[in-house]
Amino acid sequence: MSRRNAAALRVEQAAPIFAALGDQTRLALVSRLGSSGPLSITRLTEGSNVTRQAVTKHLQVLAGAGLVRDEWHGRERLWVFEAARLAEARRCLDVISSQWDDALSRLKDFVEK
Amino acid sequence: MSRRNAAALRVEQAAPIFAALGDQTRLALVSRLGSSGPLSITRLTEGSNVTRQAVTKHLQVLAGAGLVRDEWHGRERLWVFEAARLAEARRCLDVISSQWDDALSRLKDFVEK
DNA sequence: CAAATAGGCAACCAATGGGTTGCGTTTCGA
DNA sequence: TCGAAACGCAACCCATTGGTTGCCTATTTG
Repeated sequence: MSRRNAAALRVEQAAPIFAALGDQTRLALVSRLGSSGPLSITRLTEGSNVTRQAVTKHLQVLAGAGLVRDEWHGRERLWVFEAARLAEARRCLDVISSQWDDALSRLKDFVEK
Repeated sequence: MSRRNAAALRVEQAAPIFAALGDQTRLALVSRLGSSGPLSITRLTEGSNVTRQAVTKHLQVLAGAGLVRDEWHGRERLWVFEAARLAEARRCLDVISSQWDDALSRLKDFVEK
């Protein structure tokens, strides 16, 4: 397999992460969990203008993408932000950006010659 | 408005960008445009296992998110990667990450005292 | 122990999304 | 000039998604 295709494959792996982040409510949840630390569902529902059930569903989507993790404490279920997973998404964007920079410098070389 | 909510609002602005990136086919298109430079629809359709029309739709979604731009040259329509827009998404992830780092150090301080 | 709190499960609904096929329009080039 | 190439528009289809409501379970706590 060519180098390009290998890189492309790795990049495409990140699609589910972006899909999970690609909803305003979910992105807000992630941001909130990231800045406030672990929170329960009811706490997260306050300040969100949707039902608790909707929040639950969103959290499950985020968990499916590996962006959050849950921890039970008695009757409370705390949701914890997973920084490592977000870092993967960052790396993906970095790869695309640097590919672009390379393409630009190749073009520059080409024009100069 | 509190500082937290202001940051949260800015973060949520990025949701449409992530939504656009949150599809394997589209992410591949972005990556390809980023590494190979501007390409036409038919060129992009080759190597993608969907119809030209499907590719067109995906490109329109990407354009709607500001991640690509189109340029007509005769009967050909070239699609160009928009690095600036991707940079916004990167900044968004950086914000969340640094918020998390802050939260961790606050927790550390708290435990030490 | 009983009430209140935190949450799960399931059914249901309307809207969106990803994909296709069919056909029309513009532009290029032999 | 006329056929082929590149693309647009529109209709259609089915699966997914975001959201709700209703009801049930488990754990606190007064």
